[in-house]
Amino acid sequence: MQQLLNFINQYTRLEKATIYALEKRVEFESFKKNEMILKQGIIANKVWFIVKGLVRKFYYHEGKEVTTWIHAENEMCTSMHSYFQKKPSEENIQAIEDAELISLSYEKSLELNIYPDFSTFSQELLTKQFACIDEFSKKFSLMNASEKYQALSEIAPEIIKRAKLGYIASIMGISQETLSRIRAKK
Amino acid sequence: MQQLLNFINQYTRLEKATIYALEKRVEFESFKKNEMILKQGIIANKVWFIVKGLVRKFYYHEGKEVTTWIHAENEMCTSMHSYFQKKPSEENIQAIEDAELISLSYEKSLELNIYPDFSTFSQELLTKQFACIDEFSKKFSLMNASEKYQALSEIAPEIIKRAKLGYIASIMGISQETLSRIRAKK
DNA sequence: TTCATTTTTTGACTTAAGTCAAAAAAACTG
DNA sequence: CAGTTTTTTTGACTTAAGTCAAAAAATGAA
Repeated sequence: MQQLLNFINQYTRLEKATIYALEKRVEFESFKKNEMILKQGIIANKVWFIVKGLVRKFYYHEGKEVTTWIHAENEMCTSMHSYFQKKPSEENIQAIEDAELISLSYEKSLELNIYPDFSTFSQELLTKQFACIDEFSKKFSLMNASEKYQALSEIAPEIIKRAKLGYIASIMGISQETLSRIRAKK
Repeated sequence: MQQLLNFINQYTRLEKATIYALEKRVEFESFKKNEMILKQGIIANKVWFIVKGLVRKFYYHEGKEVTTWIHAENEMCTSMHSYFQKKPSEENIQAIEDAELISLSYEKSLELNIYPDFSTFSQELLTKQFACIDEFSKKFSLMNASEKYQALSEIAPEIIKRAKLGYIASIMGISQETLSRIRAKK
């Protein structure tokens, strides 16, 4: 729980009362390696915070898995479009290491919005995530394969260290053979 | 003004009082072809709604212009990261046809947030835009050049019809020679 | 309506990255 | 561990798209 509070503190310092209200509403969940956290077609009604483990987001395109991102400790994760628009998720979320998560449901998050500090946090988190994804995908699309690898190593070293080659290559939008060759050099 | 209200109505039906409050706060702006609406380095303190004209967003990468998107009538446009995070914009916004815009400043938009219907609209617009950009850039990155052209023709026919080749190619992330060849076939 | 500038097209050649296939290495499992 | 399965590496070949350069077409201005 302290980990989650530290995370929120990066955005907004929460009042004692807000922290108490939050603690009453979150849930603790565990998943084994390869277990699914969210399956496509299901509406994501929670946001997960990762206490421990690695969590992969992916979808299917022409029968093949496309990994969009991998989250590690102290990051939040959900299927954004599903969570906010209440539509069935197109993304799957899967634990790729044994994982411990803290979840907060959409309904409980609405309840918490009566606390202005929590509401500020939510808004800031959303716009920040937005800005990151937007910026990242724009930069990424102008890079060649080795530049992407370099950039990803800097932005998300945990992914590079802990996720398997195929997943990393998929995030980068290149074949795993190409990634293997990039690693072989230098 | 009616155009803007119609646009908002797609998200939330506004109360009379809210409409009145909004009308008091917006401004009307005109730009000639090639005039800059927002220059990089400046903090975007407004959101623009396009009544008439074409508006291009671009930034510089290694000395060259990279066009990220082109907006046509009845669309909203700003530099998101600059507007929400109050940071100098990395993007430029330029009229590429004579343009008539309606703008709403950040401050006035905050004032309007006391109207719950307006606040709902803002939130929905933000999450919708987010979802669109995210979805679009993911799909796009898996397509080859002709598929991208096909997709863009469907998503944004106005861009294809009215913007020049180089801008379109830049949005697609391909060279303009390649786009010219795609158009030559079929 | 002519001249200059900008934009688009076309051709020849190059290259980064993909594909397919097989070998090698690593990770599980009973 | 010994054997099986999964993951990664390596090699040979292909291909989509880039680059450079020049010609053609379109646009704009005096």
